[in-house]
Amino acid sequence: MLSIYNTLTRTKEEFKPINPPNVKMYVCGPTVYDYFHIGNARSFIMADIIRRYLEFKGYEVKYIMNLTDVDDRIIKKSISEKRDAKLVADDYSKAFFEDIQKLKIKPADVYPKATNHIEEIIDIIKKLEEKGFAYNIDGNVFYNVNKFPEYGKLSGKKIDELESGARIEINEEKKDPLDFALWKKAKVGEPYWESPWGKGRPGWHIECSAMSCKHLGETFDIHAGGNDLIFPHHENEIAQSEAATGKKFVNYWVHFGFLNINNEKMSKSLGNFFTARDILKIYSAEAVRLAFAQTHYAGPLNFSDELLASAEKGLEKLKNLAEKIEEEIKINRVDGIIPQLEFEKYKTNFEAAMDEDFNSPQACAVIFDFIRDVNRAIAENENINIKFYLSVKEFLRKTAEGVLGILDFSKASTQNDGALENDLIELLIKLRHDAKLEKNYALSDRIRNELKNIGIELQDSKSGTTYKKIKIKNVNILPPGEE
RNA sequence: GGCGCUGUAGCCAAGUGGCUCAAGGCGAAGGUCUGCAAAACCUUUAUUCGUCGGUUCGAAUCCGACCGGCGCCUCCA
Repeated sequence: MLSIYNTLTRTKEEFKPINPPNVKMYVCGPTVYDYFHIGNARSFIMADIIRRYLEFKGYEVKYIMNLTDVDDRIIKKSISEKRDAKLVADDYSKAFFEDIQKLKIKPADVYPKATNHIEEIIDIIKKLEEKGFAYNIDGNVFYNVNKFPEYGKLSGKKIDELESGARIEINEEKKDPLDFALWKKAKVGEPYWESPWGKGRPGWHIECSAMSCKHLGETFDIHAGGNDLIFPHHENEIAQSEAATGKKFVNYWVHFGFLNINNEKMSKSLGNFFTARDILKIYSAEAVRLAFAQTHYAGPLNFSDELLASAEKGLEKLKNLAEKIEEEIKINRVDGIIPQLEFEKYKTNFEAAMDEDFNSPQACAVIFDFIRDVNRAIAENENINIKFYLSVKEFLRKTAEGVLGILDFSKASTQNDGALENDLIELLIKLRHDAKLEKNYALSDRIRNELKNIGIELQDSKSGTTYKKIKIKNVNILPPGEE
């Protein structure tokens, strides 16, 4: 039984989809005004793991991630870069797709863009206006929060307390300082669309109401996003959608904890800002994913070189085993023994962990336990039947590869990519072998060391010598932490 | 001020009443294997869970107080 912590109720609840086995899930995507940063990456990756796990459980997931492609920040960027806002959005949209692919994030079923849904947005605003939830002041349309009695139910805020806070910007035009824009009147030079209220563009929150409704319906199962979106963004989405449809908007709200650098929020002004793109120049996507999966999605995560380096090391174990499995499957030994391993137990434990509000750290622990036990069986037995390796592969395919995305079996076989390179390395291995027979260890060690220097690591075993590619670098991206 | 998250070994991090008087990863120490390595395996590495009280047969886990870190309350994931 899967349970999920629901921000709306502040409790862990049993997950009951509206229409099983279908699950409808919406995740707030990027505003495409820049490369996304490693904090965004955490949200995207954890949402991806949740989606993959739902699929592992047999659900048919319809997964939607929006792109906000019209917004103040995009306009600002277009002014500073002196080019059309649409070009800015297109460029960074393209970069977004490149980056999520590198991060091994499964594509959404649809990536709706705000600018392709202007009609739907206008329709909702019209409906809100008709129902008395919205008012137009000179081409700016605002949502009147006082008309929605449940306003604040997601974030636990109360309208009067918010109003007493000093941090709310007072806009003379609004009836209430908390009212937010549904439609913004276009200023000179800004992108605009025609609407019943004149030329303008949608407010930020309304696009998610419009696009989720179009692609998932008026009520859907899961809505996820970063912690900071709880208020005001998701609160406002609820107010808009539920006022317009009269129905419950979302059953389960999932929010991701923040990623900090040196225990501080990442921000450009603090100079501790890293794009996912930059991180991926140094660390593998799998290491990033493992590092994130080893912390529960809802808690804070302190990002550091040490964290990623340690994940990269942990990943080695997994990759080494995967390579071993692929070799053995090629050898295809149909006799030999089949070590007894309780595969069902690991699967049960993995599922039990993930069922408990997507406890991926626990799930990782199950996988590492599994790796250790498999390696032990391999160390204790010779001549193992291929059936054993096939079972091991099956488990890792479903869990490490399928759910966590920290393994790629299609890359686990290094021996056969590039025939020439392979042949040359095999030749050197033979020469080294001959040197060893002559006890010319100076030469054999030199061959091994020099190969290692160019990124090829040799490993001797009873059955012969194998090699694998290793990374040579050791670069720090983060400034050293203060002591 | 309001709402929320958080304090577990050298570092990261699960566990939220008894099977766990504490998973897993990294690091460290010793060992097996090896010509030496590497990989892999084995052993060791928190009598203790921010502090102090309380509830209970029993608490890291519940309650209270205190100390500390962080976030949101501003179109930041």
